[in-house]
Amino acid sequence: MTKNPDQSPCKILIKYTLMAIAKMENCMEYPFSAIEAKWQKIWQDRKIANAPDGGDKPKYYVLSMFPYPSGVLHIGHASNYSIGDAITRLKLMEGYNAMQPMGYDSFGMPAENYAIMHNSHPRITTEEHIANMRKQFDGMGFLLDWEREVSTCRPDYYHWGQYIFKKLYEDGLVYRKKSFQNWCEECNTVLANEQVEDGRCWRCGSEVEQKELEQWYFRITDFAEELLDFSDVVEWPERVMTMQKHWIGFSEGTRIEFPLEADGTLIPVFTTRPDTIYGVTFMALPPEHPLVQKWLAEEPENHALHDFCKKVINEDKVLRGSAETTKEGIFSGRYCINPLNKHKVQIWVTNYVLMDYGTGAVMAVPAHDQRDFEFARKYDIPIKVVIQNWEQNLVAEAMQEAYIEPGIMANSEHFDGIPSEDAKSKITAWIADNAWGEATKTYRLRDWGISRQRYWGNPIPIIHCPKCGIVLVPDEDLPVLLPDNVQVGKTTSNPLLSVPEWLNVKCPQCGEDARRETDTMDTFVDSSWYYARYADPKNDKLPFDPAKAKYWLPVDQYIGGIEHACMHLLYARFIYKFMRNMGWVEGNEPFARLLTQGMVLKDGAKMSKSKGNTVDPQYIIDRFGSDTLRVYLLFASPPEKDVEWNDDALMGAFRFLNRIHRLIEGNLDAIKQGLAFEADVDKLSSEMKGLLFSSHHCTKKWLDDSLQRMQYNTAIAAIMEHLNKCVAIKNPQSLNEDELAVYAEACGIIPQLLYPFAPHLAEELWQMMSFEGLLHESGLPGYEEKYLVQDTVTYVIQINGKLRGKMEVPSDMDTESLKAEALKVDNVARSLEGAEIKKIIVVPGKMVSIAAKL
RNA sequence: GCGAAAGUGGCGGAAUUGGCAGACGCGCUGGACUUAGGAUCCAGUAGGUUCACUCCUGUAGGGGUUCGAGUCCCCUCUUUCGCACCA
Repeated sequence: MTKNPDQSPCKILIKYTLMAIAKMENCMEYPFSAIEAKWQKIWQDRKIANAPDGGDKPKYYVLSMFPYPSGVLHIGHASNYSIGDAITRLKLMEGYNAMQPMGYDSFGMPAENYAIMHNSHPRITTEEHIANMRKQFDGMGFLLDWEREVSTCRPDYYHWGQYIFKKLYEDGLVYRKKSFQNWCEECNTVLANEQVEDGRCWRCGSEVEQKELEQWYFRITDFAEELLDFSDVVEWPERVMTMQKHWIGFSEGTRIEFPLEADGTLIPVFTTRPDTIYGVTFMALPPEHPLVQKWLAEEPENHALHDFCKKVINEDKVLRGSAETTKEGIFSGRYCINPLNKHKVQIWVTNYVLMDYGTGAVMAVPAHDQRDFEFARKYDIPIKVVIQNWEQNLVAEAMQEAYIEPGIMANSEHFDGIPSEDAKSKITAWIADNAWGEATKTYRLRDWGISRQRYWGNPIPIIHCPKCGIVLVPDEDLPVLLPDNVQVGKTTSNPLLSVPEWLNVKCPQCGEDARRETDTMDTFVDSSWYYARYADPKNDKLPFDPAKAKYWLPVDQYIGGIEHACMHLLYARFIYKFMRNMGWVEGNEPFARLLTQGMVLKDGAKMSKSKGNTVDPQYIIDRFGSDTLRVYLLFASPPEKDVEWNDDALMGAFRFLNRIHRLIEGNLDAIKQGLAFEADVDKLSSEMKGLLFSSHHCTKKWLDDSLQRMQYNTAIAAIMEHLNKCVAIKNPQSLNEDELAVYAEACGIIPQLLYPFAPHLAEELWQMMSFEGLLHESGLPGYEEKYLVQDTVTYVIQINGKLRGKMEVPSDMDTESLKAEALKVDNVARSLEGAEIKKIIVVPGKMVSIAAKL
């Protein structure tokens, strides 16, 4: 074993002692710890984060998606909430009654699993985690209205989730259905379609199976059409709206019923291609189809059919949904009748038809649908061309692939010869006239399965009575409290079944023995209305007072990750529309503006414990201060982009704040003196005129970048530029009164500009310069147009688009003089020797462009 | 496969309406002060060419519109994201 001599304890001790002395001598770091603690206390004492429910000021509701209380703040939180805090402080300065609440998405499997692992109870571990996170939030100095805190696992919150469930139920928007479900064995619960990613569980990543279960559903599909309409959002990223539109997947077509040959039972199908209906050569059903299930029951001896259905349902879990999977099927031995031409149609059970889209049955037209074509070729099912291409040369036997383009109708009785595009509506009308079907709409969106077979969630307020059936728990018995003494851990059944004293109740209607529903709600139910609870978080009569909701809602600025585009954000919009129908809220959308912030990456990947690439924000706060962390995160890139973590760039942010502190503390006398004077602009040197211009120019850019564009990186860059100009004035103590006034103004605006991004230091400097009050009530910094007009302007001169010279001219010079002056510039004149000038274009304030034949 | 977004120095990024490409920061190079340095200050930093002035090239690649294109149009490539048998 070798020893590095530089690592000997003695050397290290000497090294660090020397460094410590050096630090004390040079005072190189501003005292961020003391400053941050000081201002956090003042903000709390003055309650500036606590927004009243009303008043003269217009309201502004800033909301960042609430976190799962993991117990520690990670960089992602710091980044996300720094954006929200910057917006909140900007809006306060702007004069709004700005409100920024915070809470915890505290139900759910991670909490349950964590408790199991630590041999504790989720209620205990969750509350511990919340206390710890609260401390860390305060350590960041965020202006959070803690009087509005909510935590979804507390009875005073989930009470109202149960209440909302009941109202949904009474409104016919809740139902129970037995069906095949996405089942995660690892999590021991079902998953909504949105929660399955590439056939895997969105949380734990294990393979999702299909399991037949009876489940509770919310009828989100009733709102499908309305959810496609985004006309009432003020500003959402196009990307999110597109993702939701695709997810909802609107499709217009025709519903047609094919009677079974045997007994006339009608099989409804949905098609977007009614023009191909005369080309139907078989019917394709999935094994889950009720008719198929019925035939299976009727024919226990039909082993081929049984085996096939079993195989498709059980074995093809992941692959079945994928387009690459080979199409397979088995002839059912039955036929149905095409109602239009009365032809007999074979019925096949296949693996490529989805039970839960459309009607769960497909009229197969192999000539004009690629999937049907492949299937027909494989099983020698006839192919019949009913739409001819423009060359009229399609022959079924010679086709290599389906012809899916429009064309001319053929083999379609009295529709022959017309363009297929026109035939769509004509055939649909013909179908409707004969009562075989009708025009209809279908959505890809499925109803929202909200049942979870887990303990740590909101109990569904339902009692199952042998006599009365499904009975809602009466309002006065709400909330159905989640019992504490539950056997958690790997159970094969629902954990709540293990608590008999909770499970067994009397039926509220007939008083007989009955049992509680043991499923709990998907945690997305909890988060689909929390933004409204913040408006009235302590209400014990209602989810919230509609009057308060009307004051605060919609959320003016919502901030969160893109990963919630098709889950949380869709569910929240759905529940909001329901609450609107109930008269609890106004308007159609819960979130007026949405900002999807990027992730903080390290080594190109999302930070995670398992990858071991995390950065602990607490360490950064302790060592450099939360102001540094905020400035770093906001400066690194525009808020919606991912940021790659960079230690060196963090130091840059720290240096920036130190430079500011040094500038103001070191020149405090000059600044204070200067604040008493007013500058006579005409007497200023060009250097000081430049500084005056910088103050106003920077403020203008800052206002535009931070308020209009929400580009905090460039707003901070503007402050840096201005700081460089201030620092360049080397001897402020020797300035005259006019110059001192300009200098003091230049330094004096910095705290306000800094406030949204580094609020602690900003307050400290503001106070240091003896300005009154706190910065959130200082108003927005202003600028004056007259100082943005400079005496001279630099014009660029181009010849045929190439830069050939520059000239400094009075800013009021007229166009003709500009042209003349430009031609006199040395390099321009030289370049134009012997050339023929064709045109001179003047762009006012910027450039003279000469088009010439050289 | 379909759909969307993006591609700019060594790096993060800027250029808001077609008008000086590379602001600002990081890193790097040189210098000052130094026992030391995650300190401070000064100078430089797209590539090529030149002693220098100049000039040439340059925003994934190719074409186009324009006095002028990172920005607008067409084609190609790459990356990221979303959807993926949706009848």
